[in-house]
Amino acid sequence: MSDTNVASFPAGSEDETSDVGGVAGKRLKSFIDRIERLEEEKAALAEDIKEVYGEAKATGFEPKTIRQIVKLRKVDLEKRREADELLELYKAAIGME
Amino acid sequence: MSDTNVASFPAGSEDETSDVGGVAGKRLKSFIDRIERLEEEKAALAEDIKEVYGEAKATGFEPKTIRQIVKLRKVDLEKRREADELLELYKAAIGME
Amino acid sequence: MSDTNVASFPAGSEDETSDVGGVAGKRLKSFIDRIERLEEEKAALAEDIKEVYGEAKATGFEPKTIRQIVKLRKVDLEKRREADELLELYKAAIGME
Amino acid sequence: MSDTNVASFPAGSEDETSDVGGVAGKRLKSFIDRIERLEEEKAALAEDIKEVYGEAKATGFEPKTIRQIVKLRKVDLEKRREADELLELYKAAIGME
DNA sequence: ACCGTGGTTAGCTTTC
DNA sequence: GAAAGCTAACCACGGT
Repeated sequence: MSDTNVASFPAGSEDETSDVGGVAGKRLKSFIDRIERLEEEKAALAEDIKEVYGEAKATGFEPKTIRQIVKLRKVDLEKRREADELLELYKAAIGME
Repeated sequence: MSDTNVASFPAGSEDETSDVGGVAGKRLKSFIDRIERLEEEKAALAEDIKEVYGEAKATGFEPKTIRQIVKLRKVDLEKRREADELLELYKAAIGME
Repeated sequence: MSDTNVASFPAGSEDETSDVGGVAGKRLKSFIDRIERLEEEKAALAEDIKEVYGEAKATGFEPKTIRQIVKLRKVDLEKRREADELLELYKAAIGME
Repeated sequence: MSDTNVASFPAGSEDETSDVGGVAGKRLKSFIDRIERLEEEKAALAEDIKEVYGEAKATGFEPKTIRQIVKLRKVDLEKRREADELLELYKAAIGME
């Protein structure tokens, strides 16, 4: 492997953040690792979702319709949340809690 | 005058895109003019909206509350729209329409 | 307790605020109406702008490029305006005008 | 009922689809449930990621910078994967493996 | 006066 | 290849 290390700036071998950024470098690497791990999981879920749509389609359900339903239900949820927030605002306005 | 004219390409008088990009240049300029005109109007409206919030506040209404109401009503509208779209989808599915 | 339902979201029919929030409710409704009206117009303009970009693209101009130009010209405009303001300041300082 | 509750089935109790769509309705609901569940998890991960960026920022690292690094490493990863795939292709072409 | 937050916009990906 | 949905950067507002 030659040129694929573009972004691991230490330029040297792996795990070599210490000589460049010292402790800070290690913390940074830790953050990046955590983020990459989480994004991997997130991508896997996106993949799963796609598969479910695929299954549904194979069973005869239009993905488009399902998406619309999911979307509508989401808007529903959101509406409820917004209404709650408004209520809190009103309560605050009249001094309740 | 140093670098303030970075983007005013014609550099000289108006309508001087012809010698550089020819007809294409003129069309491009036309597009840009239209966009700039529209964005101006849009900015003016944003300003107006801000003023209304200001007035409301001066009258004793919390901008925050008003924003929340406006938002909630918007979600409401959206919900209705999504429901309509779903209905269309259903109708199409059963061959109506 | 007098105005807890101030906003009783018009979801239903018109003029629903009168019996609940009284005059205050009417004023609030008026503010909301004005805001919604303005936001509608603003959204319409945003739509128009999008369309212009679409046209431009269909004609062979990259939207991305046009956006950059528009942005450049905007900061340019601002620079010029600020320079003018500065000039006015100077003139005022030395008693001109 | 003037409102647009066409699709908010679950609003009430479970299993409400049976009398309408029969078995098909149940399968549809199952698909929707699975999708919503997965999307929830996905949203939770997005939240987690945001938090990590927040932590990083609190530690003095610019989120923007970290994002750039993460992006760079991602395309890097892709490059490596594609190179591997190409290698496999070559090996297959010459009869290895 | 600054920070944090929420809204807006642009660029990318995916879908049709 | 056009259109839409998703995501990330930007900006402006409100709060402290």
